Amino acid sequence: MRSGPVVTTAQDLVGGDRSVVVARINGEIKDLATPVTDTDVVEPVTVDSPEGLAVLRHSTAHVLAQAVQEAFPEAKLGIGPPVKDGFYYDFDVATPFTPEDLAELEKRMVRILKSRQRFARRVVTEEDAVRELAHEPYKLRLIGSEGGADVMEVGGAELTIYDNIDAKSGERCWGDLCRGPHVPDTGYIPPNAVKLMRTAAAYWLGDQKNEQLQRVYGTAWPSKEELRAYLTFLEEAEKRDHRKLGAELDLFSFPEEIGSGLAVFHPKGGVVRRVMEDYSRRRHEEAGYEFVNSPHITKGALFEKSGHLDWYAEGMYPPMHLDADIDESGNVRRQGADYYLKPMNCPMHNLIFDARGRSYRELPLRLFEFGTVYRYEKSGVVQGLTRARGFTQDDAHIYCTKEQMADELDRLLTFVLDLLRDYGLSDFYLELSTRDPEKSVGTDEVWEEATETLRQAAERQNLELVLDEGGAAFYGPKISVQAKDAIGRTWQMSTIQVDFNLPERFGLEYQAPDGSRQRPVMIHRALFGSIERFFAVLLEHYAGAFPPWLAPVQVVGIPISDAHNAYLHEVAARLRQRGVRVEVDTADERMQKKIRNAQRAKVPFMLIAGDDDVAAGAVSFRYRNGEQKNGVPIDAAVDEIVASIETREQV
RNA sequence: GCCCCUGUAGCUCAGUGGUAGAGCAACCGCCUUGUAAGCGGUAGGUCGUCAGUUCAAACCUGACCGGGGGCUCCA
Repeated sequence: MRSGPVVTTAQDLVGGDRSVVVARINGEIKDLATPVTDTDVVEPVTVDSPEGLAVLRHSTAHVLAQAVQEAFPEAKLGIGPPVKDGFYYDFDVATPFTPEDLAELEKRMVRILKSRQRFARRVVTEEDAVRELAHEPYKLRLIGSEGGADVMEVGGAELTIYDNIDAKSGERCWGDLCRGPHVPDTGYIPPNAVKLMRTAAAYWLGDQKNEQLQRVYGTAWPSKEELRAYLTFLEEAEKRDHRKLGAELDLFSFPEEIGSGLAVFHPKGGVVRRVMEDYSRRRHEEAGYEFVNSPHITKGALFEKSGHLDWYAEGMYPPMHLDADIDESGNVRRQGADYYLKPMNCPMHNLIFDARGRSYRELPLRLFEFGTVYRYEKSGVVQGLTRARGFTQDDAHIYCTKEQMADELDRLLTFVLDLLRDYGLSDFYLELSTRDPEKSVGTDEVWEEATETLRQAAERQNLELVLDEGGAAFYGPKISVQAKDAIGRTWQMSTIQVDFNLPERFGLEYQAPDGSRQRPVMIHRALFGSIERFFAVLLEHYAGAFPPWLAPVQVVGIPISDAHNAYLHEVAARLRQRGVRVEVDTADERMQKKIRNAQRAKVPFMLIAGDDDVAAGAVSFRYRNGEQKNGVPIDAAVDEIVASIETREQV
């Protein structure tokens, strides 16, 4: 950090190194060409920093737009901000871009990058901007402040246009309404670290009522190596895709005959799921939960009472109308009723709470259910197990007194995190969603208290806490647990949500020690969110190689020749007695092939037996990682496998 | 719901208007084997569905049904 002399630019002060792409001047990110005075505080911002990288990508988006307008002069510009891992730019074009177009655009971009065009900032008046951008209808709408001040192109008090100036001729090649800042020239963007990824449609300013534009997604990095690392990461993510692994490992499928977003679990997936559920059940029992069951379908009146039909109807399957009785002349003899598939379990649980009078002595009352719910997701958003139309929540509703709330939330959060850790996730952060004053029920005081209680519970976990200001649902604040998986992606897992609305709507009450009737506090919580989704997350986290306790097949016995089949069947019987899921591969194949098959099925333990092992009363291990351990006595082998399962270790 | 892409054997994929192909998997044999594919054979598809164009459609057109990528929303 330095202070500079008069009549100089940020570039002069801190721009010596080409990794410096912009400067932070008195705390604000500005172009390096910005003049500074000796009272300004000027700091370099390098391309390695999040801000610097965003600038690099934003500038790359401009280069894309320039290339598009070269190739398609009729294309109208939308907006082009940096986003996670890259950037996009939206265009209004008569025909959508093809993959060939992308290849062509990339070539043009490289040419622009290599020509080292200077990004030159120019302040314009609104009238000038309107005149200059007469042929860019969307930009005009931005100037007219449609979309608000947070749009990338316009900001602050003044309008600016960035001109791209050719390094040699000094002529203006292109320009775009933009608040900047930008890298000094296109030479700062390594041509071999830029790639156009895909095209997609997007509504102008994200609003379905607006025009649909063609979006081009691209990525840009400080170096070729970083681009390559990113592409490798994408490949890795693709290999782990649960839809692909689900088919390969024969875990589940989505039969077209059943319908979009509705999965069936095959025997192998069924085992994993059962083990996940069994363990969760046990832990819930130990933690004082009581198990309930409720039907999948209910009369509409229940969802009128809960309010779901008011604010959630379009997320629900349409009703079926039952029990109406109409005579020949069309007179209604009996009024029918609409039945809905349930999109949530909470109304049912409230009915259980309300089934009889409740005492303060029963609280906290923790009702738990693996409740299968159905949501009519729009056809464009259904995606594998992570976004299905039918799924099973590990859903609990906790009814407690206001006084118990703090303690309960604290325990709950600890319980949730401990359980997630048992499934092998270890890297978490928490997100606290607070009140949106525009749409919420309940008094300021209860919101304040509940939010503060949640915050304290969160802070006690010593995890990073991110604030999601105004992100809560209308009925109460919430904490969500975000988990990072093995390749660093974050998934929203558990949510803990305080609800001020439903106890009111259902008129829930308990009788207090003084004989008065009080309204309980209600806490919704799902730990896995949905079992199917959690299944998918674990599948991707482990890349299909589940730890032994979850693996569908834990051990495969592989005979050297079929003379050893009987011996391995005996070993398998011993394992099975200890509860191990074991198979013996007696197919008419060579053992090398059986090893390959077991390896591809990601079985944790292979037990191989030939003459030597039989003679010694032993087996030989081949582990999933390819290591081997020969001549292990049967008892020791069984103990080792059982111990590995019981400790829930990964191997 | 909207836009683009896509649908050929259980899986991965060839096949651009003239009688449907490969590898793996499956099934049947042969081989009897020490840590990721032994050899041979057999069977398997109304080319997502329905309509249309054509002498002729897996191939061209349309609608519908799946799937993928986005927009929006969420677990």
